[in-house]
Amino acid sequence: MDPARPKYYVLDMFPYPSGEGLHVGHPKGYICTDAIARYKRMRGFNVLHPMGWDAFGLPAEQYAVQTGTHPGITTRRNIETYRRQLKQLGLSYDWSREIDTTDPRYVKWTQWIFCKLFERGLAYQAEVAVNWCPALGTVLANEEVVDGRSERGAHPVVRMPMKQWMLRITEYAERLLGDLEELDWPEHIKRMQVEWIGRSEGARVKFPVEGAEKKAIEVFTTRPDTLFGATYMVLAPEHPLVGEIASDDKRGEVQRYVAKATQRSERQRMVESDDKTGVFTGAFALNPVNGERLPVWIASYVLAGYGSGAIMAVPGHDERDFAFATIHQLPILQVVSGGDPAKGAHAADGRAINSGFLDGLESAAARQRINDWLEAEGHGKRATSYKLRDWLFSRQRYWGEPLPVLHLEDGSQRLLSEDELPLLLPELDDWKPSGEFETPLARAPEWIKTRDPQTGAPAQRDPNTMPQWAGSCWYYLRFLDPQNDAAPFSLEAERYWMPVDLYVGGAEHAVLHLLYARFWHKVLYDAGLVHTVEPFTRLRSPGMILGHSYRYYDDNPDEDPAHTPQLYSASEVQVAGERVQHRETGAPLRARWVRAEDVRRDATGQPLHPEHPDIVLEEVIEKMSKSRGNVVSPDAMIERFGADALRLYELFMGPLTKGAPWSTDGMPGCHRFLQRCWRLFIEESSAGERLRPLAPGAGTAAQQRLTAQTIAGVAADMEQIQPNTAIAKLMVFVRDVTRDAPLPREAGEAFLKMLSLFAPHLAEEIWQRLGHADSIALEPWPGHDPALLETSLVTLVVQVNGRRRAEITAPRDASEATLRAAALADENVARHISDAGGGEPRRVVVVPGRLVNIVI
RNA sequence: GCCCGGGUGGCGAAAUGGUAAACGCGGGCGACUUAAAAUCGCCUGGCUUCGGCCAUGCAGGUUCGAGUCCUGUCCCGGGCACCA
Repeated sequence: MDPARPKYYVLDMFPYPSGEGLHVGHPKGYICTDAIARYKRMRGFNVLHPMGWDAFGLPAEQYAVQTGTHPGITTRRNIETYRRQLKQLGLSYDWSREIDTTDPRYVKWTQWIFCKLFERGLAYQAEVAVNWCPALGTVLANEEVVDGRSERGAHPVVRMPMKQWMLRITEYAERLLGDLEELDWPEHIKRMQVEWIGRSEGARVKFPVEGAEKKAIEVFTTRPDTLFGATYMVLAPEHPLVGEIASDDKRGEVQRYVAKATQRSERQRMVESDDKTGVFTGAFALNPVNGERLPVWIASYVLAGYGSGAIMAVPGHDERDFAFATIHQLPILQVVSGGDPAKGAHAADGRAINSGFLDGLESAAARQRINDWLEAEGHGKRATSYKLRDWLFSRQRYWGEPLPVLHLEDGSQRLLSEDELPLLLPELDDWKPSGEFETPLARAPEWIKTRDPQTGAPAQRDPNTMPQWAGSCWYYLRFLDPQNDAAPFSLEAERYWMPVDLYVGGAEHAVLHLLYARFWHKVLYDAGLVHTVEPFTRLRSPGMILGHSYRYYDDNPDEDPAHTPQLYSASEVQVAGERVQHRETGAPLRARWVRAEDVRRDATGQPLHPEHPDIVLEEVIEKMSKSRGNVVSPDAMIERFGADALRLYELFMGPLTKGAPWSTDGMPGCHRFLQRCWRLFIEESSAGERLRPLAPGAGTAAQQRLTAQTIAGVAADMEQIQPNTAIAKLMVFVRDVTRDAPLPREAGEAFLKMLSLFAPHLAEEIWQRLGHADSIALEPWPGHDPALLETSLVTLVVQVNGRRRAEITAPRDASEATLRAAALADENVARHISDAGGGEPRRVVVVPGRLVNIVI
């Protein structure tokens, strides 16, 4: 901390250290933030630039199940590899702040923050329908389920009721939504959060059940103006009233439907979602606006978890209700003008019709009017609803933070106090889930069964652990003060360093880490522990670097060792949905990959299988992964070209945010550039190396101007996070600076400082040889005289009718009349004027320093 | 289906509404060399009757002037997808 200097906090999303190590795609963001960090240091900022490890997680646990290696050992090993790889790249992290989420000194404070959430009523246990993933043996949060499958590994997920820990993120929905606006984040990530939170305004309306008037079905609707158009009601199969209201003759049918619907996996329900199945319960509800009897159905198209799990169906003005009404022959009423009931639902606004006292009102006005009426009559009230659900926070896993609670015999819970933290995992030698829904921790009874040390009463520990996201929810705060054992971080450090000025990391965390961390941050804000409402001011996502992989197929999808597989090229394969089969026989096939370095090429460059040259491989550009054999390792690049060349190339490839396939062919270009930089300062001959004598002072006018232009250009590019064009400017400098005179010292040293952002090793080496004792990294950014950026003579383009016809050179401050005369005097211009009909120009557009356009 | 991004040389890419293709890769020619490598220099969108013409996915529009702004359309990538 240094209160005298402005701070700059530039942070990378810390990685989960997987067993595969880094590939060339990973460091792109790290290299970019490193260049920014170096730039900001030179500009006088006190820069915080740390790195650490998101080290709890499933892969290490799965590896433990397979091999019997303790996940802690795997994790430590993987961290070693990652740290070694990152250090090779010359990233200027403050390694004294390195943190690891599995470190007991870190776990303590993760658990402590959980206690804060609990104390504020934001952590609770509830029996809810959860996403159970049998293959992973754990429940998952909504954010971790994609298309009915687990986000990690794509395993099927089923819905079932279970008692779980939940975090009340929904209480923060409004603030999580509203505070997004101020953030300098990519628009698409903000939008993903907006849509995930899914705010909608409307009303809650109560419909009494006929014959049981004390019971009412409450619905949420965004279109209370269409109340007169409701023709039936629908409850979700899981709705609590389903069992109570079904008439005797319908009960059996209803129970069968509910049983069928609730047993379906999420995925099945989604696949069947268009079917619009449902059954009539035999019960009726009464429409509060006109007393109409509305049949009550149950149908799986109504979701239990949203609103109240029940709807009023307005088939005239809602497409889903229209589809259902059509199939089940329910009446369709038109209550908003502008549609055609024969064609489908008219969902847009219009003018209310057939709606009693609302008739004639525009939809927006009708909504106000009916809401007033509902509130006055006590039938309902205005309400806001969110798609966002509470965050399911427990996992049936071993390798995570234990929940810091004791379950007492009376059913209550006691939080562990600060001096009882951290609560560490028990040692196990088998990490498999022990029973159908049991957690690995349940197999350590001596750990589970304990006594409350405060009262001596028997107590049980919680057998669940926290999800992997817990540690990453607050790590950016621990970096501020990582050695603190008295608090998660000091308030002074927080006040000085926060917020994060630039955060760089993958867009795949848009509704996971980035939402969860914002939520915790706001809770900490409410608890007075942090002073900003948002943690990450500016966010950028690096584009993914892809690999070239080479694919063929075989007919042994289940990997039967007894079967000798037949191989096929892509041209013989048919893909139908998720099935892959032989085009002629229909035999099931499975895709296989040849490692990129093993691929053979024929004379035309076509890729072939190394052992079966008759099999033509299909080249696919996709994410780098070990299983696809398309991983390019930074280690190999560094060995061949050096770390500086790799750094330079990763940034030079294109804009940070743009993804592109990796091509090693571009590496030599960057390597050559660095050699040119070296030879700019060092003369190599058979006699050895020697420093070229630098001309004293600032050099010729052209050299001064080039230097100033480069300094100004590189600085502007770095502010915009455009290192690719900054590097191009450095290349131009090296090409041109010794055109008319030897390299002057001022220009050379300014150049080295700029180069050191991207190629720190080389720049440092030359810097030392120039006789400097201190590191170039500590130097201030080179200055330049803005007057040098302006040249006295400028070249302008002359256009005739918008087409380029000539160039003229004129003094920078030449008058419009002078420029016009010079342009008209040009031979080629004159010819085109006469070709265009001649005579006096209708108009002459002069853009100072740019062009003269003569319009005929 | 809906909502976002993005389509520019052989390739990665540049370009405040003002000379399209900077910079790099690849390719060509030349210099140096006995030769090669390395290095250095020049050339490198297409067509051309050498005047130019055509070129930023496609078709229009606005403008003195459009890769850039507007409308429509096609393709690629991503997100969402019964949220009442």
